[in-house]
Amino acid sequence: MEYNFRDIEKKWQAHWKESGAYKVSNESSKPKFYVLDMFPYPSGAGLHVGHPLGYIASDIYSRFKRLKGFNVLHPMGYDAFGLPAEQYAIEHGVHPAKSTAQNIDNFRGQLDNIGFCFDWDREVRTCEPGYYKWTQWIFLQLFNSFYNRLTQKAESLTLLVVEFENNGNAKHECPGDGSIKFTAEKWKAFSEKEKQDILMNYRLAFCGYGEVNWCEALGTVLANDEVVNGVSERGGHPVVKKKLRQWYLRITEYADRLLSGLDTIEFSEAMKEMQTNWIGKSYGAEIDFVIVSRQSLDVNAKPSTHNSPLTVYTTRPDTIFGVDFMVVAPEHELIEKITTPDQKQAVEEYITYVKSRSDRERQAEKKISGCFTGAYAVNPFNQKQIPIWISEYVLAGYGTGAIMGVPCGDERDHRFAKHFNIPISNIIGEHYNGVDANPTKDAKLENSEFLNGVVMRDAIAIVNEKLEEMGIGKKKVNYKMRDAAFSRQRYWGEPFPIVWKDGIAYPLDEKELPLLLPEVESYSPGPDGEGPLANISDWKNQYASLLLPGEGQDGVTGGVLETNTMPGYAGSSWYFLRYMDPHNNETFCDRKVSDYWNQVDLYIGGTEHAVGHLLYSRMWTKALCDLGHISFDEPFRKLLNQGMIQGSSRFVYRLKGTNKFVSHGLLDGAAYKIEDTDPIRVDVNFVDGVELDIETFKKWRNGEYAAAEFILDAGKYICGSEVEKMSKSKFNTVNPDELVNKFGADTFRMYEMFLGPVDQSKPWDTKGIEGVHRFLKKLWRLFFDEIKGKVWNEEKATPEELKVLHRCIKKIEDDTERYSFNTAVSGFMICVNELADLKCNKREVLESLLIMLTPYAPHISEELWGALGNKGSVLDAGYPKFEEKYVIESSKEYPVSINGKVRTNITLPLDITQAEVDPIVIANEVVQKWLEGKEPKKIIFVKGKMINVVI
RNA sequence: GCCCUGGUGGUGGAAUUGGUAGACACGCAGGACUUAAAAUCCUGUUCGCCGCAACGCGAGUGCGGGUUCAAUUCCCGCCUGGGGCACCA
Repeated sequence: MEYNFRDIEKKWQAHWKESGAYKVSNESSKPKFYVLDMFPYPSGAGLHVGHPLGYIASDIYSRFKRLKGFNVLHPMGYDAFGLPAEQYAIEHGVHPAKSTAQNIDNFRGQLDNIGFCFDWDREVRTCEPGYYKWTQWIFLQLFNSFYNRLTQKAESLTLLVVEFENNGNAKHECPGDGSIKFTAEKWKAFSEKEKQDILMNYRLAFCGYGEVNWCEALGTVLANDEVVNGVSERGGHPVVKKKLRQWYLRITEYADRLLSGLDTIEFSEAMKEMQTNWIGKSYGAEIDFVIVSRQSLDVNAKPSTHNSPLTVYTTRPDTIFGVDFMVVAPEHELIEKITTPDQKQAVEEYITYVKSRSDRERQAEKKISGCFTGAYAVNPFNQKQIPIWISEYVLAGYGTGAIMGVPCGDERDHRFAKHFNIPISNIIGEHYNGVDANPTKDAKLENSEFLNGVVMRDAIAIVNEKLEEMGIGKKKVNYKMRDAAFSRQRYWGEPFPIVWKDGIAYPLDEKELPLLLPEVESYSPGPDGEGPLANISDWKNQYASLLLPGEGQDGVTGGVLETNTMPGYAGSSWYFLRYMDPHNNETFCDRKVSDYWNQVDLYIGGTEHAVGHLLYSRMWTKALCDLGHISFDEPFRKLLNQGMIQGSSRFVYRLKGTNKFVSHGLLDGAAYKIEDTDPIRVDVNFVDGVELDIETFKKWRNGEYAAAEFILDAGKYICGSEVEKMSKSKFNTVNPDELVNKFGADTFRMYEMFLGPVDQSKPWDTKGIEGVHRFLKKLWRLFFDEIKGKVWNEEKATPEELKVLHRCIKKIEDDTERYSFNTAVSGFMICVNELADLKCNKREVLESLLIMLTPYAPHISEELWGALGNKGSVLDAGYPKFEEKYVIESSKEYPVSINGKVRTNITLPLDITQAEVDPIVIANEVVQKWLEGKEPKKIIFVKGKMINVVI
């Protein structure tokens, strides 16, 4: 009887499906445990071997917890709205709903092959009306709420309106525009439109204006991904930034709670650091500078003083006397007013240049660029005139969009000053060497008038106080994080349940949800940068006769639907809640059910979501909690980041202008140079290691290379290789289906784990999979012999065998618990190797081994479990209990080092003391040899570890 | 540019992070079984030196310094691969 994995896996997968083995109930006497994967976007390319890495890890952990007696929720679904499906539709005319459904079917088939224990009855798809109804509903909750800074939580907007009617907004500073101030009387006097405009500045989901990548030729807004080197990926048309009306989520109001919440959850320190840096809380000051500039071409004309000051944000007000220039963002609204006539043209040209550049390009640019406006800011303390420049490295979205340049203390400012020959003032004496800026806070200030001699750190408060006295500055907490853009001018996303009438956004009534996405004829954009929905007048006017709520009126009609759609992260911000109660039509998730399942106990996914999805879903959870819909305000108790499986691409090298391919090893410059060749990627699936299968290559791509000639190295063609992202276009993807078919799901699962630590990125290499497959065959032979058949027996286990078993129990349990799945697989191998060496085929030992193996290789475990005569499923067999008594040793072989280098070993009893050790060590022959008759300076004895003799 | 992260034999990795560097696999080499192959089993395998071998010696965890009885692990400075940077998901 041999290990026939194909039949075994098919049989048990069908059986588990039929018996509902993975169905999870919302009611159980067992403790709950919620294991979640980041759900996939169902792309047309299907799964490659990188996708299942996290799913296998979570599957193992779920099964492990189940064996340990938990009621485990382990669901799966699809993040199904998004740009790629829409692009596919534009190119092929296939409706996104259709291509998405096909892709999902394909994914599902691939996932099923691997034998996951998902409860598929709970599947969610974010693009289905039954799901996005509740995405829209949650949007309305955010729309109808504001963040009460006094109570530090989201509250209903109706409470705010009552407050305005009684007290105006004195207690509630307007987060959208701090300059909005009004009394109760004024509030009551406002028109409906004025009131609504003010309320929009408070809403957690609000409408405003923001910059997008605008492609005039395509008449559409482009995602960053669709812009390559400043032009559109499709067609290569120019792309500029343009302001459009956009929806936003006021995530900045949650900045502090998103920071403090990190203390309550188990994310890696790196992840917490990334989120902290993204939020970017800083303490500084805003300082107003008077601006003077000459508004005439006549060089002798008197400069005029401007009404509006230049407001800069700085974290270092202490360096105020070191300011040698100001830099404002090219988008800054003052530029137009302050630029002098002689600088006008240069400034305009520079702004045009910047318009074509993305924020990223602007920050990454090594070349320093900028333009002088001709205007000056006046230092309030010594009246020094400071030139005002514009430069792309200052972004409009952060702080006030203007900074003060202190070259001696800031590296970027320093480079800027050097580049434009701006004289550098030194305010830190010997701490500045004239070559590099020094960002210290510990130097004593010089050339700083009333601050001379004061340590910079202490000067900050002094300057702030003075500025406040003078009424030209105030302390300010700033965040790098901006409010989250929440609308897309696209088709394939959730429609907003919002009706516009006379510039007022009216929310649809809940009973109108879901607001269905209509069928469209074409996916091309609507007019003026609107999305495709703007072209469907029937759809957008469907509520034209609906009575909209109007203050003190009978209501208004004639509203037009919002034609933007929501972004991809809308549906993924709350999906973990829907899994709990996926079929509920009354609410997004029954409160009793969410109280039971509560937080996700283990969330597994890649770091690429560090600052997107993981911040948004944290915010949504906090808002839902504040509004009383759920009882917890952090969604994920523990996050495990899986590493990325990279592709290892293979290259062949064709001599330029020929059809000759040179083996990689020969490109050392002796006969051939790599520069004389065109490197061409070849499909990794016909390269064995680095050796090319020439015959297959010749047949590849319909015989494109059929006539190729090869210059071989020792009879072989050796390919070059490079590690990069796994992608179809790079011919480096490996499909799990083929591996599962060849080796079985159990082998595949264990091999993915064996590859290395789950949280580490690594290139895929199929080569080692044989070793894991051999291991499973070896395990099988502990039960069945090809010739003899059954070999397992009922004999009693020896102490030695029990030692092997219990060492394994401890190892597997510890390793699984700490997500060290690769070492656990090695632990299984060691155990099976040892049992084989001991010729142990005893049921008593093997049975426990099978239970431990179940999370990793469920099919073979279930099969052998049955073969041992067990009635029930191994899925619910109790986890074996580790017993210390079987593994206790009485002595240990200590390594003995001389000056830190191991020279010999001595076996000593475990309970020995240092005093007893010393003479034994000194008496040792090898130690004697190294001592050469001298006394050791010191003998270090670390109990249970090692001995070191210092000579 | 900014933020995060990794670098250990021919290869993936181990050492649960101050305490025997290279577990477990892959690959490779040699051998057993076989008419043969597959499968399986056994032996060896960090590098260098001496040697028939055992033993022994030296070097060694990206590079250069440092702390320590002891450093893959801690500190400082470099080099380099990967991920993210706000409309891919």
